[in-house]
Amino acid sequence: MEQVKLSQSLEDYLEMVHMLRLANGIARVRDIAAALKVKMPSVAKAVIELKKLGLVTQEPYSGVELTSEGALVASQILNRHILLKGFLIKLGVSEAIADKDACCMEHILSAETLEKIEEFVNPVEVESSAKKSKTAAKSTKK
Amino acid sequence: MEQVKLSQSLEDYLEMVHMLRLANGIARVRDIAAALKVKMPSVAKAVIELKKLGLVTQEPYSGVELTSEGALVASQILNRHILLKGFLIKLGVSEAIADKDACCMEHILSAETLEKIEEFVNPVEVESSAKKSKTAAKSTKK
DNA sequence: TTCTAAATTTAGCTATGACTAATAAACAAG
DNA sequence: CTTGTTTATTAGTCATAGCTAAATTTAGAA
Repeated sequence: MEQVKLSQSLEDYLEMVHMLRLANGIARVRDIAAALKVKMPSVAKAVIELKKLGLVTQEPYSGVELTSEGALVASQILNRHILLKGFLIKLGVSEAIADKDACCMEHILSAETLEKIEEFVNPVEVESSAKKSKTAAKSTKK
Repeated sequence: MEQVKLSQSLEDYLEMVHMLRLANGIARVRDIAAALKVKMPSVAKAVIELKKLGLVTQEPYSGVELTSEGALVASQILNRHILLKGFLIKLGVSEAIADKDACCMEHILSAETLEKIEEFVNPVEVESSAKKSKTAAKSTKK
């Protein structure tokens, strides 16, 4: 468990591979480029880096796959994204802007801040009056 | 009002010039470097860029001064920093981490998100029952 | 006043991450 | 099966932003 430290840019590429695979079953260079609004050669270079780090695999001229470690890291990033987007929406930010800003924030916030945001979005149920517990089930993890 | 678009890095340098001038009356290259944890040549280069943009002035081998536009931009950045730090502290984040994370967030968040955070930190008083208005005075601006 | 130490600047190197242009492979159609 | 389009890669450029090493200037101490 050596915990690779990715640049913001590489985190974005890895996350997008994950999202496209969830959405389409395959992550093509062309689609990654379109989604991130960069050109294909930028994607190709990023994929080379992610391969060096052991996070993705790719046979030449075909889609990008995640290694098991890559899938783990990618889903951590995606979870942060989802958490932050929901948080911003809860503050009243519009969905499009929430998505965009979550995308920036997901790479930079410290664990402590993420934890506090998690607590804000999913408040722990107070034991004294735990009646209408709609979201209480998932807060028993940590 | 051409609204210069600064990189995150240049925003950090400009903000630090402002903070050091507030704290010490003078912003020396040495102190900017120490505060931002970079080396002095990095500061020298940034100052050259900020001079090109008309945000700072500096006579050779002495402290960095802000132009009036530089002072304006710097205080906008500093205000965002203060807002975000207060926001994170309100969420329960420790001061040191709040300061660090505010420093990243201040460069990337959209106007809309900053607005909603502002509303969260400084809620508008509801007219119907405006009794104990501790923070109501300052919310009449917008 | 002269000399030394600290501060600043310059020169030049490196890494990251974008781009364009050109090349190569895959695939679909005729 | 060959040809043309789409997709991917490679090669090479540029900008940003950091660094070290070396030169320069300022300023304080002997």
